[in-house]
Amino acid sequence: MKLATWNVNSLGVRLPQLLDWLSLHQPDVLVLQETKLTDDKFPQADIAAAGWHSVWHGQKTYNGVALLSRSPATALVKNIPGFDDPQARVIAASVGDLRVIGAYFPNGQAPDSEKFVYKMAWLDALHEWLRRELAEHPRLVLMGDYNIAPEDRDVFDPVAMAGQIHCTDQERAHFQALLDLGLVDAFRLFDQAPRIWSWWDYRNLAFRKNQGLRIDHILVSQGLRDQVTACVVDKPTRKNERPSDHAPVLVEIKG
DNA sequence: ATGGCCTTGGTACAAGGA
Repeated sequence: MKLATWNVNSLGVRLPQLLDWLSLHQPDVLVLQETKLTDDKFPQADIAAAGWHSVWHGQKTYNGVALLSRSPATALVKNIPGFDDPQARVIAASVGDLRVIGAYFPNGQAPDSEKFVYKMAWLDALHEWLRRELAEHPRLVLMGDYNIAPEDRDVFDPVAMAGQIHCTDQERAHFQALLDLGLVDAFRLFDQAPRIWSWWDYRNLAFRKNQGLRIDHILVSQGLRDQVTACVVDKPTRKNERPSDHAPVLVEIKG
């Protein structure tokens, strides 16, 4: 099973790149973030013609998530149950014997902002929900754009970024709290070269200089840990014409 | 360097992203 996550930064703009990517990588499951489409605009027909089922949860202009799968998704959940949220950030479903959660974590803007307060409340709600989901679904994958760089080695300039958004102790404590539930960062199950990122700013020639952050993650439950055979960032896709600022992240799970 | 880019909405430029 090949699963992947990709923040496409507008599916309206990136649909041709998505269809190319599906054809090239043939994932069993792909979750998307920042589709930026209302539900009536979701390109279900194009994706179905390419050979994937899809479920989606969108809104106008901002946010928006989707889950594409080779076999149909069931037991669909949109957003965090019990957390009243006008922002479309979460989609969860069962695909085969896997529980898959795709999430677009809040950015948070700056540690002293109202948006950071929202990010913290959202992370609290996610944590409590995940505790329940894991009890119900031992084979679970949580993947998406976390907007958190878990460690200094996930940041191109950790000195300059110290205490800044994505790198605060509070955000990192929330990431650790997810690990403490029994989730494992699939990327760190393997030897990885240094300076691998999943996002590069459009500005500053950041991609050319490889100045980025690793903020897109795939966490797997303990029940899946021993079946994970690979986890990589698809950097070449960030070089394509008219790219998203994020690269996809992929995981391979045995069986 | 308090920035540089890209996207949306809407048709000028502000807001959001990270």
